[in-house]
Amino acid sequence: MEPNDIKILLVDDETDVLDFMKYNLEREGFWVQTATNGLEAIDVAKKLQPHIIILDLMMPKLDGIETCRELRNMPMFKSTIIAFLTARDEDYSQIAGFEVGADDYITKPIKPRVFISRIRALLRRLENNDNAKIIKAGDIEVDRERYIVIKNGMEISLPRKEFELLNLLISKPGRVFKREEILSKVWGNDTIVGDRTIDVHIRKLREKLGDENFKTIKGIGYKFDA
Amino acid sequence: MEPNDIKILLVDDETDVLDFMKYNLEREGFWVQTATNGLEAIDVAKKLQPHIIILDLMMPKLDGIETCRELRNMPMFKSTIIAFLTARDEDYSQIAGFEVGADDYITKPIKPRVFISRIRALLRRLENNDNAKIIKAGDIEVDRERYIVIKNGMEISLPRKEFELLNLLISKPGRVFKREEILSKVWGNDTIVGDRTIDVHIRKLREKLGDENFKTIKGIGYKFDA
DNA sequence: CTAATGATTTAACAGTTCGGTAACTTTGAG
DNA sequence: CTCAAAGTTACCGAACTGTTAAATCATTAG
Repeated sequence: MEPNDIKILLVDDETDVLDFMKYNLEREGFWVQTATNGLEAIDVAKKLQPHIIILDLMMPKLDGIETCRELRNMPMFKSTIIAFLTARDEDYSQIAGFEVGADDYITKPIKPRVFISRIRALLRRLENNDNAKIIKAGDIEVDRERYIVIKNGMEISLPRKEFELLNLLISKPGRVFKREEILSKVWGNDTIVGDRTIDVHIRKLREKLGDENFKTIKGIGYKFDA
Repeated sequence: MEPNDIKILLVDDETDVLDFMKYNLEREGFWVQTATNGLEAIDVAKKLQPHIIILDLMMPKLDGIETCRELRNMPMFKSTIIAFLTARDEDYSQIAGFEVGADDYITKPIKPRVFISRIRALLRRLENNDNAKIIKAGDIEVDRERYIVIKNGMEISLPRKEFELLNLLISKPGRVFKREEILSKVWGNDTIVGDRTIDVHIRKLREKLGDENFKTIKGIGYKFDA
């Protein structure tokens, strides 16, 4: 999962802390939203469906512990990663923090590098969860984790190169991939193969998954269309 | 799991810190062993098979990071909880810490109540992992605690490596495990074994538990399917 | 400590599938 | 209409996996 796809919700009543964190996370390519109290946080969270929520402990309206408890009560946030921000000397609050379902807590003040590193550690935990890597387009479904393709409910297993080629094309339906690009992404930059190799593989995909989905752009390359 | 059943290994070169932690943990009923450097820690860990290992970062012989890395390389400690002890101002080390597979870090100095609470939080994580002591998939049941497999009500006992391989594959039915991944998770990152080793073990599993459950994805790896 | 037993790995070979090419045909953009 | 680009097909060598037996390693009972 690329930083680009990751949504993070920061919640703190001190806007300078928010700005500091936001700046650092955005520089890494994360998509960041903020809220300044618990109630607002819950609102935003429902809309944004963030992957990670960072909650300050001390906040007006609804404190971090309570906010966390509320979030955890919604099935929607059952597996969202929630971490607490805490000042160094209020560490007794950690006790309640873990009990309420927090995944981690982060001590303020924190250096940017450490902060980012912590976020990445949390992210790794998220990725370990079963975020099934399944792509659907039209009546075709590609399951990268199981290495199978499903068409009309039928399981089709493809050889490696065919699977990788399909996987590339279907990753952006409608977008045209230049022959050159296909070669470098599926075959690798260094391998040298003949002119007809791609064609042959495309043909096999057409054979197995239906002609209509694979369109040729003569002189350029191929695209997958639903 | 009662405190009484929990084995904790504390590793620090300052004996007064060790004593402090040991005293507090034992008062709660944990079974505590100590070591004063990384090498000793690995030795003791192998014998004790602790549930939790607390490593100081700064140590003679082998520092915390390295010790952790070594431990994580042994399949035996794959799911052991490892936490780092760190002084407040050396927090840059957290970066390496998480990357090397640490589950948490604890800042020194720490109050007894907070310390115990952290340990309990870690423990909760352990119980969650271990809770799935019995995994069922299709007509096969794996009892991780007793090292036993049940198929159609029949108890089948597998040798260790076969069991671990099955255990890995069945932990996510349907998901494909790359050969590389299988090697690192069952055999450990450093061990070097021949090409056919995995195949042979797969064959034995097929022999004992039925061909149909173990599918080969050529060029990639294997998966368990119910 | 030793032998015996069983587990694990290696080695060698067989079998299969995959991937790539060659040679030829067809297509479609200009 | 032309002809470079793409489609098609059959085929062969390479890459992988399966299978077996034998060698090595580890563990345990005696």
